[in-house]
Amino acid sequence: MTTKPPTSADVASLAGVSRTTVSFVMNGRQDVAIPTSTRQRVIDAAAALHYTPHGPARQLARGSTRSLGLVLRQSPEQVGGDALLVDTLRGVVEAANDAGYRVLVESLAPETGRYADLLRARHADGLIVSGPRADDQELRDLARDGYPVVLQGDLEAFEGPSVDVDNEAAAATAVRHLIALGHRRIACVTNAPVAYTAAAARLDGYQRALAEAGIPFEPNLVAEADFDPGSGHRAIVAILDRGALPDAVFVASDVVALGVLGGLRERRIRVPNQVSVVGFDDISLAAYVDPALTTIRVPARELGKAAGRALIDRIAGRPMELRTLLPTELVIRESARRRSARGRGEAPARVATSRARAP
Amino acid sequence: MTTKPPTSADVASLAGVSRTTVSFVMNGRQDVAIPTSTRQRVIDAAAALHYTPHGPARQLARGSTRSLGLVLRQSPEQVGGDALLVDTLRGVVEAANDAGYRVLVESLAPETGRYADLLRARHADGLIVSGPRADDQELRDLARDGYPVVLQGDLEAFEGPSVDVDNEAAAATAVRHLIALGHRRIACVTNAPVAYTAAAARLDGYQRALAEAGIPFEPNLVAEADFDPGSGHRAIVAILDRGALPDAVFVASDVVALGVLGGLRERRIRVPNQVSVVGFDDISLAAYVDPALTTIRVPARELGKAAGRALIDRIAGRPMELRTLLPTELVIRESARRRSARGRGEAPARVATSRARAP
DNA sequence: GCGCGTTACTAAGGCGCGTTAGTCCTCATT
DNA sequence: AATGAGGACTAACGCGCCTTAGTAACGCGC
Repeated sequence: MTTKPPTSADVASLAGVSRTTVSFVMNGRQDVAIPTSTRQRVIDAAAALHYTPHGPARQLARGSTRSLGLVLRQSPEQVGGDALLVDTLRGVVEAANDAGYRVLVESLAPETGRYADLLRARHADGLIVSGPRADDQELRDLARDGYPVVLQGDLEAFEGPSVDVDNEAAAATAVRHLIALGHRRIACVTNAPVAYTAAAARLDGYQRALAEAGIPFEPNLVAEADFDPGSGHRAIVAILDRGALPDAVFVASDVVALGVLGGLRERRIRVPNQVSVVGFDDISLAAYVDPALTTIRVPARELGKAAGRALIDRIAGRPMELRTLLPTELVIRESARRRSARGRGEAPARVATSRARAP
Repeated sequence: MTTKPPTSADVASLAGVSRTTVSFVMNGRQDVAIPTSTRQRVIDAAAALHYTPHGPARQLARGSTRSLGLVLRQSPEQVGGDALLVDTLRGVVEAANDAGYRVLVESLAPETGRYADLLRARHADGLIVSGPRADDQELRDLARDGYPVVLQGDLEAFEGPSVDVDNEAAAATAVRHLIALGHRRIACVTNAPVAYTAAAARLDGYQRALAEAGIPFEPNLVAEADFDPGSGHRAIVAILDRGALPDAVFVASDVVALGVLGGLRERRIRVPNQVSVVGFDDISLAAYVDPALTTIRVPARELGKAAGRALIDRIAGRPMELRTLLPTELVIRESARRRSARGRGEAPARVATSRARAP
């Protein structure tokens, strides 16, 4: 730092070769013959000088950056996204590193929206965009213009590869589980406004499962939440205040589900004795809350890895899946339970009694 | 993408000026006089061509990248770090964007350890390192070599600016709160192995608060956890199995505290009725678990922002604080309560009995 | 002795931009 | 009319690397 960093010319002169040779050695090119002795001289010289090639210079020269951009569209309030975001990020980094790429995270602030510049300024060779909104036109344009963009999530009319879980199917699985437990009046709290594609898909899954079971869809059993527990709290309270007591709730996000649990607790409604709850995401804390959340496991890290790999394939021009759907899994814990045969009226009383002994 | 992206030369010829002028306009240089008409011609030409300057080329030319590297040392298991990590990241991005920098996130995989290359290859102008281990020598070397490195956390013999909360003082505050509530047998579950400086500091704070109150330190009331709830579960179980029933537990991490709560629940120990619990971090879910966690709020986002700003000042050679300590705050919720007048005798007996039935 | 293929390199141009050191104009001042 | 004194530019070099097109030397067969 005190002195100027060495350049390949310094290495060249120390090793007694040309810069070209140094470049060949540094990049391990197989198509040029370099005797072991020369190669070693270069390597030694580089080591002696602590030479590290100048990144931007090579990016300029070779025309590619060997780095992936990861765009996180979530707003600060979207704790739900955040819960899995770190795992996804890790997956992307893993895939990137495996292929000699690095990862550039852009714009956690949502409104800047100028993530396209990452590509246009060629800071990154390609982009992974996570959690887009249905109204994201810029993204569609980028993909249509032929830029390498991989979507993590779903977006209508998006012409490019994408990686996701099958939100609708997973939601249907969750709701079918509740139905199999004997529940009929099943409420739904979304994870986010339905402008978000994932939220819409999960709501669709909920409706499909109901329809399959011949249960009529009741709009007043549905409420929209907005990523955080507080919104889940408000949503369940709203449902309850409509006078519609469900015997189960499907919450399309674990984080939101925590707010739902809190709301139910306030209303002295016991989970799972009176009302069963199924979440979505399987965040790491889901197993540790009380009651432990029955939920849908979303393989966040694998999603990130798949997205990273897809993007790298896309950049390299290799053939690739246009749409990758990773499997989810129903994780059964304690928050959903078989509906008692006695019907909805009794169980609550019983439970309240048994709890009453505590202090 | 289909055609080659335009260069400043294209803009220049379209606007009928030289590349130099284009450069002046694009960089908004105040020290050269450019009439509005010319400036506008250049801007229009750039817009017409969708011109975006080539990032690596400018980085090469100007010798700086205008980007900050953020190194996350946490291993995948360190969910605790993750809980605030996203906030920290957001803070760093905020500070960076304000100053026209971007953020490059590196190496979530901990063992690669070669994050120094970010600097040596000049992909970033400076580095923020979060959550270092006490044995991180590479980091000390980087700082000593004069590279701009800001620490988020604490590290002995680190010669450079750092940003942190006063872990020891915060922990002491938490424990004093418990003491003020009448508790004397206060256990401590660390957030991580004490090789991590933050863990050691929090443990010190715990001991200091005890000492101040004249409460003897009992080693068998202390157990180490390891970032995740599972380790908290094991830790509290270990403490209980030593036969040492505390009337309060200070857990140096909210995430770990969830495991502690789970362990207590299994042993039929009621929180806060029988045992009070205070956490640390104030993760977003702390308010929504049952019982809502009394905890120490760590201003993660502000930490990130402060670190980002410190680094940018450091890069610019501006004077700056060598060590910034941000204030924490005790957030009182429901998990800690005044010790019941009935004394310690009763509850423990109950508990011991219920436990005896286990095997 | 000539061509021919290898092996082991190197000279030099180019990637796209920033910047220094001018140049060529006015236009006001002496 | 000569003299600056800006104003409005531009030519050209340099950043550090990759890469294409070459060259020189050396066998090797004929």
